[in-house]
Amino acid sequence: MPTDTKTALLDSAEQAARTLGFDAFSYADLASEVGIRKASIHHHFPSKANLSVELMRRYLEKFEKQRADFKDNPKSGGTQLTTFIKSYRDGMANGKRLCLCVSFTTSRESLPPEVGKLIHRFRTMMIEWLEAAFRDGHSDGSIVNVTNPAMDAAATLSLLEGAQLAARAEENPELFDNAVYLLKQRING
Amino acid sequence: MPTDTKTALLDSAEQAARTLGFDAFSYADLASEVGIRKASIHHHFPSKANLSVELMRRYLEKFEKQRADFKDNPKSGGTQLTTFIKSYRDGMANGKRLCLCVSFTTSRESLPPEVGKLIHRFRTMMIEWLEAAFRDGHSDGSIVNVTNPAMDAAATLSLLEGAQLAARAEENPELFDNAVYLLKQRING
DNA sequence: CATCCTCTACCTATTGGAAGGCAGTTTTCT
DNA sequence: AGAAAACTGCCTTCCAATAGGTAGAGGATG
Repeated sequence: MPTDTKTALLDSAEQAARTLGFDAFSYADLASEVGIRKASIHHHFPSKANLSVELMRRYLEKFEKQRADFKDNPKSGGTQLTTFIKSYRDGMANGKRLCLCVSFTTSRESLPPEVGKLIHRFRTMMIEWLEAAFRDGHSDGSIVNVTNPAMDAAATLSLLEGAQLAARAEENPELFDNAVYLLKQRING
Repeated sequence: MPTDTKTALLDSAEQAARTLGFDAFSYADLASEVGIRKASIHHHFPSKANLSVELMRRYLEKFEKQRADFKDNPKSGGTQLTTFIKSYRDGMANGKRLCLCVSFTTSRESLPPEVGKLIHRFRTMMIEWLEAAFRDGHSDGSIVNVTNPAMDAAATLSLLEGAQLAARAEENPELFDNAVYLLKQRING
């Protein structure tokens, strides 16, 4: 059995939103890529606003699951941070894509308020995750120079999102690596 | 004499691009805000692609001028960095706007290649500026913990752009301040 | 006069979306 | 079991609104 149509639509829409931006793809684009007629999309997603919500919800839940796995299977703070950085590095696909949260943040005004709430949940969770990593890294010695885990978490999330932007700006993934170089230096091992 | 129409159009378009995104405003929006007919805009900017180029060029030149002023009137590294941070903090207008460069980066695929080149010049200049600030700050003692000015510059540009995104994501300027808190701590005085 | 600026009028393509039909599958009722 | 009803997933057709853009006329001003 092939991928069901709804999932194929979500995949295609997520890809489009992260590479072109939410305002730059249309139902017609999705239709031609998935291989169904434009109007049929409305069966799965009554409106584009609705699609944006389901897109963000699925994205959030994917990361919430990863977060839960990490809680079940504890690692050192440094390992947590390394994994986190790698997740953003992989997510940008060599400078072609952005985190959906970043893309939706710039298109904020075109999206329904519910997306804003999901973005808030996403960011809150990521900050909490990072703060825990810095706290753990401080106590287990796997991250150096930690004086304020909460502020380190805020800075790191912004740094990673900005690093994706830098790489995308010139389609050069090395710029991501440059931006996170000093952060990685703080991790032992 | 009131503002000339072309400047009014650029101002309005820049505002729209930075708050809504390039794909989310139309010539009709600009026309109604500036008070002329939609078709009249084409006299000043034959196409929207053309408008995007002139927008980015003007933006770049504004910062190039500021950069030149700083070179003429040298300050300590810490003061340079403080001014730089404040420029991004002011530029986001309490979380409503983004740097034009950030906004255009997410809409990259909708823009002509010339904008990409201007973005490259913009980023190159900003990185060079920051690198000089960190180098100066290291030698005059106004910035602590400097080991690699080039990497500090790359990290700082990403951090500032990401901090604008964070603030915009939840329309809360405090999130910008959190993200840059530890960076500011490194500045003496 | 010529240049600049704005206008009206119009154009084509595309946008997201509504309405309703129609096979195939389930569920429900007798 | 077999008919009837309901649901799924996709279709075709249609639509009003809007997108960016063109052509050409007319009124200023130097």
